Amino acid sequence: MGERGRYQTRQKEEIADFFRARPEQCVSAEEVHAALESNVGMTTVYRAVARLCEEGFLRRYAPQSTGEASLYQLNPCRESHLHIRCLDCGALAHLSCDVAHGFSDHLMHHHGFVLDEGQTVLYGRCQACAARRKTCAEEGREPVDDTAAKAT
Amino acid sequence: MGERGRYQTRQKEEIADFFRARPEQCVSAEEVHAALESNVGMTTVYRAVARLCEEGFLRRYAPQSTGEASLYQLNPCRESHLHIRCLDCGALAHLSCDVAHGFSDHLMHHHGFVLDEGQTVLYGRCQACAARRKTCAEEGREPVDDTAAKAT
DNA sequence: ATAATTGCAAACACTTTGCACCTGT
DNA sequence: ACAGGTGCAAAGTGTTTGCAATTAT
Repeated sequence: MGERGRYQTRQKEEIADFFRARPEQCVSAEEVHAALESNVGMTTVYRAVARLCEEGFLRRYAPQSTGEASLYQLNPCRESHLHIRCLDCGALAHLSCDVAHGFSDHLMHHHGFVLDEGQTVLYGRCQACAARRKTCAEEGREPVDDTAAKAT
Repeated sequence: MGERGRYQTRQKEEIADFFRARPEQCVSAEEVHAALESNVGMTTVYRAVARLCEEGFLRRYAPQSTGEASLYQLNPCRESHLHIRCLDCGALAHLSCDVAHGFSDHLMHHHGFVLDEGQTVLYGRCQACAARRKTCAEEGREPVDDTAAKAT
């Protein structure tokens, strides 16, 4: 990450490498901290991921409920397009289709909002999980919430 | 709110009324607390809104960034709709238009994803902030970040 | 040399919980 | 009477900040 006015340090490199080694995976600051055997302070982890997000190297997923931690993931791709994530299994799909772009245009022209695709993640259920939920509902039981929701 | 096994109290009524008086508006627990002149404890507010959400009377928006509070809104009708939030000023706009619904349908039919509008918040810049950013960029200065983030 | 970075401890903002006391039924 | 509700104070999250010491350039 050779930015001007920025020093390259062991900590930063280790954190960046950690994410590079796990593309697609979402991890919390705490997990990053725990994974780095060489002791890197939590503060540094937080500052590092914050910067890496600004630089577009990482992507951040805000916590869904209170008490949860934000999750960080290697930014899947440089070019900006929307992503949709499955709330059950964590699957991430890329939406670089005309309709998505058209939707973005619509937001700008009819709602006066310039959509920031890099900061936006749509949430929903993928086909498989949606089907599973439906089945569960029909059988009158609660859908299993395997909060294993990591990434793909 | 006549639920079995539940007592009707002044506090609960006042809180429910507060939201009924402001359909469409998103407010934090703190704002509810502050608005009720008769002193209702924060704890009670939190417990009340949590229950009202469970009952489907309110809708809750998880905080987008850390340190921010969850926002609660009267659940207008059962149908949900997308929201887009300004990353600069925090303005929140409701998108219950045909195009948004069409986009949701598209996601389902062409991408196999069932969009959960209640869990999704789009991020971008409102007209004013986008314009301000543009101006700032032209003048070569950094856009002022007035984190005044409230809601609509 | 000097500007950036680190990391501890303390501060923070929001939310939840323990618990003794009140209140609706 | 008693289940349910209230609210204070204290605890608990995850995250940020002050600041002196350290490190990269």
